[in-house]
Amino acid sequence: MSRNKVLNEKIKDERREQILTTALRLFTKQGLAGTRITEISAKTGISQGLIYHYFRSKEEIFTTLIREAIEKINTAALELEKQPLTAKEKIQLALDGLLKGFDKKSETSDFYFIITHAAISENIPAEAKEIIATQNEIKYHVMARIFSQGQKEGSVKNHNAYEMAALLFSTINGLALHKAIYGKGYKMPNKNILLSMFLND
Amino acid sequence: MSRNKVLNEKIKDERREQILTTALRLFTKQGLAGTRITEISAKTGISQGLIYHYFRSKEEIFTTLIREAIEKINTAALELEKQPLTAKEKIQLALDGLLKGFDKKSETSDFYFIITHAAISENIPAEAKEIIATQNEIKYHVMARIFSQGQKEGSVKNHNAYEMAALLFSTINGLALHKAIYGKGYKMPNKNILLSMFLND
DNA sequence: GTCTATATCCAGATAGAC
DNA sequence: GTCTATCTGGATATAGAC
Repeated sequence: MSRNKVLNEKIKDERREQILTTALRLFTKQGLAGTRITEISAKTGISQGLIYHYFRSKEEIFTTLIREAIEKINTAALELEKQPLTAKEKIQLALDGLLKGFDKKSETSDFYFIITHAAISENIPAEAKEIIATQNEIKYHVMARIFSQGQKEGSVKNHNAYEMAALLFSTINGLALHKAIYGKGYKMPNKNILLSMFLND
Repeated sequence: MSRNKVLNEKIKDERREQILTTALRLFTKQGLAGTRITEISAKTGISQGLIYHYFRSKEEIFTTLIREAIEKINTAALELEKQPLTAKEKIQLALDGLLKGFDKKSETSDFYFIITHAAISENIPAEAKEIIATQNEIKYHVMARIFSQGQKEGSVKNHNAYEMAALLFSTINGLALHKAIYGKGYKMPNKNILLSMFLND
């Protein structure tokens, strides 16, 4: 590849990323239907026409983000699972990571939101629906396995493991929403309070 | 008022209610921007033109619902507070009521959702924003007072009362979302698991 | 009070020049 | 690769007949 081609590729990738990052923030705040392609154009400084050079439609941007978000979260969960740690340690790490991630309003929270948004909404592209239907529960299964491990080790309470996983992610999700709404003023709770739902003392 | 007038008033009220109920369900599933006035018309069987006889705009329907929802929830919280019960009993009642309410997918859950939706969204009518900003935190204050009472009584853990209230509603909200997404298959957890975050044992 | 028909507007997507 | 100008469709809201 010539010098110029390499450079062009780089610009292309950057533009693409710019569009995705901006769209992510807008989608989480306004939803798919509530976000105008004009806004993405304005906030990125990329002309409306050019956006269609990178993505076929608004829906495609959305679907791309859903795919990325789910993949990112699942990968993190699977990474955690295979650490050589006790279940108790893994659970603490998970909660800590999630709470911290939300507290500093990183992209992590937006990734969580857009998934939640897509999961409740009826008006999202079929492809995004499909991804959610098949991939979103992976993290629940991973977490359930960790809880099972913990029950064998004696550190985790004896409720149904999958239900505990669902409870964990639901709680985190609820807190993340709260944080998003009430913003900087609100500090995520200490992980120990949440841990009392899951661990024997 | 003549006989016919009374009857007309009744029909008018019913139509109004019909529009609101239908709109509520649609808004929670699709958001404000994602819901078409045509859909409300189709699902109620009320012609599009007639809807504008009852409400000035889609936004007005939305704002009306927000007002109703917040009022309903705040009233319930204040009612609970003034019962002659121990704090522990009040907390149990609150959790039980909320979990049960969500489990049978009553309007209660939709009321919660539309508030959450409005609270995160940037694209909602100014009036709705205003209501949320001033009225939505009332339930947090009420619940915080109940937690304080419980701390005096010795039943509640010694964390910041307001933060516990926020945690309680966030958790409930997260679970309600989860329920809405995974539907009938999912049963809300037993209240005792959640109680372990708040009560001394 | 209720419907049908219509005006108006605006957003998504495309075409074509540079 | 990038922009501006434009087409097209669909949604909100209104007008006017019954």
